[in-house]
Amino acid sequence: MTGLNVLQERGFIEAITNKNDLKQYLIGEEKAACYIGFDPTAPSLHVGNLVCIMALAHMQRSGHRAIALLGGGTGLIGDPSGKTEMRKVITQNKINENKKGIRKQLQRFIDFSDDSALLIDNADWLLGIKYIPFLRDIGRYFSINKMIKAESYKIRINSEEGLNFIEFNYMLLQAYDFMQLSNTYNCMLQMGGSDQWGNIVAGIDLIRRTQRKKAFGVTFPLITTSSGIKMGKTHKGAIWLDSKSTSSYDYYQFWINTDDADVEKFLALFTFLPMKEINAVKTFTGSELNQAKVILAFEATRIAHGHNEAEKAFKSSASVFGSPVVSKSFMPSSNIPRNNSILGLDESIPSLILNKKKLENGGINAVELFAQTDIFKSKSEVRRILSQGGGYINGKRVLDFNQIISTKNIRNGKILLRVGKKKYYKIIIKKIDKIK
RNA sequence: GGUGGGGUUCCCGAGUGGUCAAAGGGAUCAGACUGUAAAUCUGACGGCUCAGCCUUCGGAGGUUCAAAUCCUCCCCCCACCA
Repeated sequence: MTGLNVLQERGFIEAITNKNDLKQYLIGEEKAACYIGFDPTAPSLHVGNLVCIMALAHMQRSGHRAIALLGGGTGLIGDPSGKTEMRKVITQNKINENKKGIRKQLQRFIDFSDDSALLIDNADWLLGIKYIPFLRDIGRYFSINKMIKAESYKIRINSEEGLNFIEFNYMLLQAYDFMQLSNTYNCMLQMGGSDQWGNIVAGIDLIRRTQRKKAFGVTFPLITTSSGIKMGKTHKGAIWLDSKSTSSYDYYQFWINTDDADVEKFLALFTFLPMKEINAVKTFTGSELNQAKVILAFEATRIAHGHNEAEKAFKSSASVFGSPVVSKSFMPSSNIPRNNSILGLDESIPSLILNKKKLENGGINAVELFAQTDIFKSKSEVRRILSQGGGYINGKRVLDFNQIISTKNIRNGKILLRVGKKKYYKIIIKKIDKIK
């Protein structure tokens, strides 16, 4: 079974350039390779990148060589494909920093320890390019007429903002990358999100013209939630893979809040569980789906943050929302904790340490206490939430935001705050004598 | 380079001297209902020492009792022409 079949079965594939020949390539070549590019535009990848990452991981697991291409060069330009606005130019320093973070994250999903997977940076060949030779050798193969018709540029060409020349070049650079990889590693398959179609095809054309070789492209659908929102983007911005930006607990929570209609699809895309088991979800309805969500959340967290973190998040969630019942026969491949009698403490709930002294001598009012956490941007926000009945201390709704919180409210050395239905925050009370 | 049109609170977008912390929509947040789901309904949505005060409408000045609204200069964007 080629990686292509796996991807197909799991719902990764939106379009393939030339299915039959691609299959031949994947079966026939000893070291058939595929690549996906990641531009280091942020210090961390996010859930929106996950389809690509998982696809690459599946390819490696299926015995193909998986190449993750870091866009140390292209990141300096900015891909306009499918974007409504021009991206801000990022400094070289920032790019270098971002690369470090992304490299670390990719290692969690893909095993780069032997050469079954490679992590390459296109800065290696792009930064040193000479303009005139590039125009003569590469630019000659690109037709402006064709480019301006490309779907990926269309939004911008028709928009008021227009398309800037630097961005217009992005396609050439990505095509050049593909050509490089096809030459150096015999990598003839590029994959990417559906917005990458134009860039991928440009690369295929370039390879055909310069090398007279056949290259292939596969695109993935843009994953939206059933409610039509782009996957992984929330109000607070993206759900990041870096636990510093999105804690493993929040990450777990993100997945457990998956829409009913998406659970099966997401299990296929974002876990490695066998499809046979995932298909069992079809028989579930209503609240039964919740146990599938628990597995999804656990597995997704495990892949991104490791088993320990996943278990912590699982237990923390169980301690505040009640422990889920996951039957032994359901998705046996998942090593989620199934004996729900032992519940851990709320270890991975966000917390802060507060000096006990603050609660002595009359205590502080509820607004002050809630404002200590980083859930809120301002005290006005705290007031607003509390006056709407959205704040809880140790499970009890705060009715008056001037309510005094003192040492009496400490339970087991801490105070548990809750905002709305789902956000928990732990205040650990310690006695600290020295205050600066 | 010329001419014309623009830059408003997270986003879109109304507002052309006081009644504007600024319509409307979206997003978001809280509440009700629920299954930590969706849909729906209700409310909130600049900040603070919160029935009061302070800071916002590209930037800097100015006119005025009073400016997002008028004037001057500057920056940026767009369209058409060259």
